Amino acid sequence: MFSAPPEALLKQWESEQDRLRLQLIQEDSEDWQRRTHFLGLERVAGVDLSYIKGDHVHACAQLVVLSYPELQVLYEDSQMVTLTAPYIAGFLAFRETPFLLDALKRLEKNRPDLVPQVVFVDGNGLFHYREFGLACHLGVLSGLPCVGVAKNLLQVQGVRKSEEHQAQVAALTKGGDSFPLTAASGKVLGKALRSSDSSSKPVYVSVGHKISVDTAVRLTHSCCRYRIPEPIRQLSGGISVELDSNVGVAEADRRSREYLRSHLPGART
DNA sequence: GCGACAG
DNA sequence: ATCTTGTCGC
Repeated sequence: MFSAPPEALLKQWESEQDRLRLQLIQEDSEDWQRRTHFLGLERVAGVDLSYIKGDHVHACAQLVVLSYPELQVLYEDSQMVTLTAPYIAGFLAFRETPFLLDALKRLEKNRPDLVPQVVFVDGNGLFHYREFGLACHLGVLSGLPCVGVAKNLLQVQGVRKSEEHQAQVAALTKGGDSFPLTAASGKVLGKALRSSDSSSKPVYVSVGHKISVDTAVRLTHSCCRYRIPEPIRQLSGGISVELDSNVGVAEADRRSREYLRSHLPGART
């Protein structure tokens, strides 16, 4: 298990997000993004970490690359990993990014011809407490265009599940319909998208990196056969790996302490 | 006590 | 995230 991170570490994480945000590109930067039918787009990827029921120590980092627009699987990678950070709302990237980057590096090394032109991330991008969610974090560190797709509405920066919001959701009548998620500041942090005709519950799309909100929404819709975009849905299979429960608590505890120590010079654990 | 809480 | 079966509707 992980103990609650010291306040100092959260502050450090916040400044890390502030620092990386300076490199964020919230506009379309690729030619295919501006073309009709995204002509020139041939490979889209999805990444995710799936967790195991009673195991708070291990997870499976997955990466899948699909052809576009066919959405056929071209590449799959699953790797069991040992977690180093706990889940803290607003800091998901510090838990998942290292392993997702590793997966992208393996792809680059083994199949450079299959490196994706855009990556769908299971989580938010700009739609975040400090406008720098997992999709932004992975985007900046990888340099790849990224789109954040969350299954649940995060109530941040004035965005609420109000009557008004419920009404807007009800007004999404067909696949592709969307409405903006606007912060108190007036900035559009993302959009709620009805991803297919047959799913009434929207998904929440936001800019990760090197793509505009509108393009992210159009692209997401074009990758949806069901509610969840295929690149992410393809990862759902989960893991069929059984682990010895003996690798255990002691080792996990050691690792987490080591992690906190290395990130907090001088701190006692 | 109650509601929030990406994964 | 994950634990889990059935059930209602097209």
